[in-house]
Amino acid sequence: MFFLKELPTRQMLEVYKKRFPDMKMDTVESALRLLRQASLLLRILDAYFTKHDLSQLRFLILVVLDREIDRDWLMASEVAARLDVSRPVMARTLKTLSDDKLLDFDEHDTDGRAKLIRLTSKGRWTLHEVLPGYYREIEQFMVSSQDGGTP
Amino acid sequence: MFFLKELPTRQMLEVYKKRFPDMKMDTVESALRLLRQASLLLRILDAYFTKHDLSQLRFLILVVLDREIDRDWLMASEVAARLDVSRPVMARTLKTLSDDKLLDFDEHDTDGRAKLIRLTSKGRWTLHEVLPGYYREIEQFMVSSQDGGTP
DNA sequence: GGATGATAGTTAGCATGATAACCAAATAGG
DNA sequence: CCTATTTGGTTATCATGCTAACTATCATCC
Repeated sequence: MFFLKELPTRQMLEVYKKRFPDMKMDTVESALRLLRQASLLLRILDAYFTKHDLSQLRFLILVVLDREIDRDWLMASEVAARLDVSRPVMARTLKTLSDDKLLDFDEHDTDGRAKLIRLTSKGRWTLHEVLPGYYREIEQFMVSSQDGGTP
Repeated sequence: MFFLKELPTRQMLEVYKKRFPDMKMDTVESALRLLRQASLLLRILDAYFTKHDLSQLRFLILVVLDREIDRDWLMASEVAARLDVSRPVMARTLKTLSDDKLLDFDEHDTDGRAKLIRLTSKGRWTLHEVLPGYYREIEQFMVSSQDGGTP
């Protein structure tokens, strides 16, 4: 997350520009705007997920499992490969999702190490219940920040 | 942070579009691109900060203290007000920064509750040492992701 | 001037991210 | 075949975010 409430803005960047003349003000400014925008949206989405007993990662795991077209399962390592998260975090989160009955573990036929992950019907149902509101939050945010947000 | 490595993309969004016709595909797609971009940049910056024994928040606290023009101190609550972070996290982080001698606490003359926060010279030095590389990382990222990143 | 409420900061406990180090199973190469 | 490496997953430990609930001080206002 990124936290600066009032972006550094011209004035401050000018000061640093004097000290570090190489800095490209416009580029830096738009990068900071990008980070600020994203962190605002992330807060909104996190709040939305929390209401539904989910989190970014929990939600994305469901999405990744649901969007698989040719199979109804993935190996844990495949889930991890599709999401940019460390393996221990993945393991822990899969465990809590399984505790909550949103997904099931199964054994691999031929690979004794692997675990197959499958959405339960509760998992699929939860995802489909959450998705419309997710899109709505995103759209509202994008509209409301059309002009830059703060007047 | 946002983690989807391969963005959902048209194909997947189309599927959801069928199920949730209200969804505005272009808006959602650009929001997801925003989140993805920001999380990539955040990773880069976090890695950079870690190298210098800093973090997003530790860095931003230094920035906020340094950019104050008319004073060389802020109350802890003022620092918190400029950064979008909860007070307990602020307190803890200020403590570790003080342990690392990057800033000092002082008492307020008239308000017995308040703490004055001041950059030490080590703090100011650290910040100025880190800033050029910080801008460089940002600029490199912005250039390299000009076209969307993945080929 | 004493109750009442607001503000500054801390403590306790939880969630969720990371690394390092580990075990067990599979694979590769001689 | 048998060692050596890679791969799948877990455990332990830490960092850093949060909320709820607390203390202490200040401000208000009757």
